[in-house]
Amino acid sequence: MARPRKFDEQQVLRSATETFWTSGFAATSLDDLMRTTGLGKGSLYGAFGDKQALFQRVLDGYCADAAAGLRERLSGPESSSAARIRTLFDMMVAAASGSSGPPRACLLAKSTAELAATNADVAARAQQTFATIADLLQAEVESAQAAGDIPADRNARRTAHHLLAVLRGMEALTEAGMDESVLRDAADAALMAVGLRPEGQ
Amino acid sequence: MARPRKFDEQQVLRSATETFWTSGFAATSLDDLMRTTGLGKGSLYGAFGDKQALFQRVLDGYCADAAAGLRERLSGPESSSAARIRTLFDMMVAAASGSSGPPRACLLAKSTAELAATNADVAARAQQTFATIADLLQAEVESAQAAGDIPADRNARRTAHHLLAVLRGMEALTEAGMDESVLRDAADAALMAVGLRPEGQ
DNA sequence: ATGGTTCTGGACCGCACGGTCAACATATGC
DNA sequence: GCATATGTTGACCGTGCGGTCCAGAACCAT
Repeated sequence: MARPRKFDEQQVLRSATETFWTSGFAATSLDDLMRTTGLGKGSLYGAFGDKQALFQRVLDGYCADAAAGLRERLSGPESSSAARIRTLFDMMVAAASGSSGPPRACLLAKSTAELAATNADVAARAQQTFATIADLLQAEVESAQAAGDIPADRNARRTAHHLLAVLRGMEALTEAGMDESVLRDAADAALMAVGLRPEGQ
Repeated sequence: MARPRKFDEQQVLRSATETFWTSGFAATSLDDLMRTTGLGKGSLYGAFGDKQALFQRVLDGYCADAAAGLRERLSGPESSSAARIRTLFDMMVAAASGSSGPPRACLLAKSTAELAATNADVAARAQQTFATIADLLQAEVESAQAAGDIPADRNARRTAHHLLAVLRGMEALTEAGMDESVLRDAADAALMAVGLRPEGQ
């Protein structure tokens, strides 16, 4: 009944994510988005609305993916909860010195810093995502406690919030390009402090 | 021998700090800066150079002040090291729900998120500031260990990096407007995990 | 008072911004 | 194959951007 779209919406969103992720919201121009997505202004506006709306779509998608990825990683069937928690922190450390040049921090962290104070939608998405992460961590802590890898007398919720803070802090330190050893220390100390039994299960 | 300046440089820098702090670098226009500082473009450029240079001045000043404030607070003569560490975390929690509306996060955190990946000067300043904070924390941890408030077998440096990560993480959660209880949990769990003896000394 | 020197204010510049729109292309339903 | 409906393209718009510049103001030394 009408002309169909020539582009794949998911593909375009992925490109836009990349662009916003690299430059931030304010520093990304419509021309940048046109260049990276390959779409004209008209198509961009017709499909997603203005820059702000497109960004929100991008951020929502990123948060959904991030939460899903974490859920998959943490709630996965393989290995023990303790090992999965440890692996999560290891990955965070590895991200600090991954590949080359200045490491690119989490889009959510950058967006929250840039926009949460002035944009209620961004703030709400950030809160919801952090809350989800906290829930996942709490479940994993409880699982580790059941397995005897974390002392049973610890408050699981409080511990989860502690781990969440350390993770977000590591992210912030990564943004600044801090030495990997600092991240390593923070991760090791956090896991030890939580009472996680050292090494192989 | 020549016309003196009509404005107080420190006062202008304070105004500019306020403006960049509220809006971020990219979202602050020269007109904004002219409005908040009261200076004309000519004066602004004559005294500080372009927007980028002014921002660097502002950030450097902010970091110096922050480090000095922390040094004063942490190395102060009053009370015990343990109490001073605890107070530091309490203040971080209090900042989350201070006054009204969305809390304004640390300028360094916002700047790092926005610019560190693309601006080496900002990244360097962030690294240096975080390293300074880590040093201060380490000294305080050692002092607390000497006083018997933190177990002597803990690695002071690793513990300091852990506390640094928690502090920066709390900052990130504050940016998002997370509930104070989350911050409270993170702070309590961190201090407990560090082995800091509970409450009054 | 005068000359030398710096500071100030704002007019001005070229540019790129976010956003709109109308002419045209391309699909479907009949 | 024509009517209809949507997608696409890029020219176009007004605005505000960061930055320059210069005419005049203000001060000091003499």
